[in-house]
Amino acid sequence: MNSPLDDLKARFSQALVAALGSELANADPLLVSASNPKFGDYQSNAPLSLAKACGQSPRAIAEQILTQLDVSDLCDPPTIAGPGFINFQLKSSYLGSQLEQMQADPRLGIACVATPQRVVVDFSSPNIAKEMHVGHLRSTIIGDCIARVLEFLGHDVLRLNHIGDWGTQFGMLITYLREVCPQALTTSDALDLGDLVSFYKQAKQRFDSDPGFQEIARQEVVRLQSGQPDSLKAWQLLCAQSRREFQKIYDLLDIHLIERGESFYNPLLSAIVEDLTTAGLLVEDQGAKCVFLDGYTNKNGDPQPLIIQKSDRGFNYATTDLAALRYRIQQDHADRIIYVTDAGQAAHFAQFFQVARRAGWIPESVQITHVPFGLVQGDDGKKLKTRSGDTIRLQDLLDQAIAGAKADLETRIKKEDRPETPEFIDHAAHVLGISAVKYADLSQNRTSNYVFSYDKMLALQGNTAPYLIYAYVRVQGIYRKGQLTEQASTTTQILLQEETELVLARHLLQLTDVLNLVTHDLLPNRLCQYLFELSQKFNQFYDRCPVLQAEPSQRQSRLALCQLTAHTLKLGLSLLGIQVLDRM
RNA sequence: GCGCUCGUAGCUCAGUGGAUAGAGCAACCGCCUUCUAAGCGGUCGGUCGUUGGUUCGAUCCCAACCGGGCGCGCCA
Repeated sequence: MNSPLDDLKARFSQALVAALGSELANADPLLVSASNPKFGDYQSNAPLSLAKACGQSPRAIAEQILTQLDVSDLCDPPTIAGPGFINFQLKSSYLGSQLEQMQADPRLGIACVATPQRVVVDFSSPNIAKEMHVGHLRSTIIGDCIARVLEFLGHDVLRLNHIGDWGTQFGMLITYLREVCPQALTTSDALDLGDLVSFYKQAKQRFDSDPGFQEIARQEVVRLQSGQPDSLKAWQLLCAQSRREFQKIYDLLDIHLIERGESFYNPLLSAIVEDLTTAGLLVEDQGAKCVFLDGYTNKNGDPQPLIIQKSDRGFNYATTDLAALRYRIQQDHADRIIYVTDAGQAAHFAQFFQVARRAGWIPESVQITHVPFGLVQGDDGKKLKTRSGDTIRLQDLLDQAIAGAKADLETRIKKEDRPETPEFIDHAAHVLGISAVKYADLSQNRTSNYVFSYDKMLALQGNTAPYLIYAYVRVQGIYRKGQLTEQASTTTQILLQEETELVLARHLLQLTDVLNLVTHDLLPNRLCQYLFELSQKFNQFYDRCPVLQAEPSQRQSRLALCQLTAHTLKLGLSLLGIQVLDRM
């Protein structure tokens, strides 16, 4: 099903060619939502931009386009306004019939893409022996949202958790644990993750200050990489321990992804060195094997290398990332690869992308994208820490959000003297708390830094998840009150009379445009904005238009609008990874 | 020093090469005998960091500068 914008664009492009010639077949109709409701629903800016090339005034061009443009089934006669805008006002009969089509479709009229792609979304990626913190929150929920949208549109998505399960940190951790807690290296669950994290910190401190320890830790890395059984066993135990803890968070957040950590690519690293050597890109410098980068200089102004193999023969994450990139193209047959990490890694991605390109590993047909997101900051504008200077655990953050939602809910229930079961309260608090956290994050522009505040996250008014869920709850309330069940895919004739009905109807028909935008820009906040506006428009409709008390034909039509709104909210929120509630 | 990024209402942030730049929060004023008022309506609030340039038209593109954040050889 086409959105009104799709329909208009198609007609407009035809008219453009008919009026001004076939060389404009690919010209952008510049059709956008009207800048002001008084101008109608959509406007074309094309006449203004074509004026110079055509040697005519914008208004003259607009007139010629209009003589060729037949949109009488879609909108009122278009008008030329101002310097040469063409304004379009959709007909309510057209809006009604579009909504009727939407009602009959479980996908709400949103088509799958014609050519599905194999898409790798690389996100979350915590590190073994460290706890997940707020930094992982953004990657996890933004990545999940992007994956959900792509999946819904019919793409074949591989959600990969590129966890940090390999590298020098294991040398120092195992070495340290041999000293202070050897049973952790031979027995399952000898430690909990919290202990493991503090041991990790102590090991790091020791590593940084004790050269002897450093040397033993390096040897331990070699033992591990060469597959010594006791080292391998210890490594596996540490990974299993961490994995269980990560899974608790993923369960809480309703996130599903496939673990394929850095260690997976270990056997492929030496081939990277060989192939870069063959390609003539690898240069030995100060004992390390490097590729010198185009367009990057270090602090001294000298060309900057990307280190592929360290002077101690060890590999860096750049090497792993190159191996992973090749694997995803050659073995996973990815058409598009999306990396969701903090913006601080932008240079790293640009750099290893450059090396991969120069090595000829990225076919023209494959699109690789770093999707950066801003820092999580405290009130002071610095990277978020606890009062004592530690990182905030993601588990604690989520628990606190749920507790906050529960407190709000209980206050309200008490005030309204409602009888509610503990099960109801716990479930609603869970959904509201987790949703609030996710929505607060997703509704920000991804690239901006993100000021973290419990108050803000848990606020239950304004542009928040609870506001959107409440709009959904209101529809369910109407159904309960009217003792109605949802009409399963039946088509009701939709009559749009009140202004709030028309406004709601126009908005409902724009979801497909928004989703197309999101797959292109990978900016979840655009979907949030759409859903927030939908909730506002629904609430205005709800305020102005009685549903259950309306005349029969109007009542059916309004019920259908309610149902379409609820379905759109539920679908849209599900693409954000957010659940709905029937009551709250 | 170099690079990336951000700078929009008191606060938090959307937004776009096009007509008069938008929300939310906060403040103030209204609206519950009527589908959950976690709502709706209204008022107040702006030299879109500064200065130039490109353009018929710039908050948006380009340059310089100012300010915040982040990054820059063997961590990831």
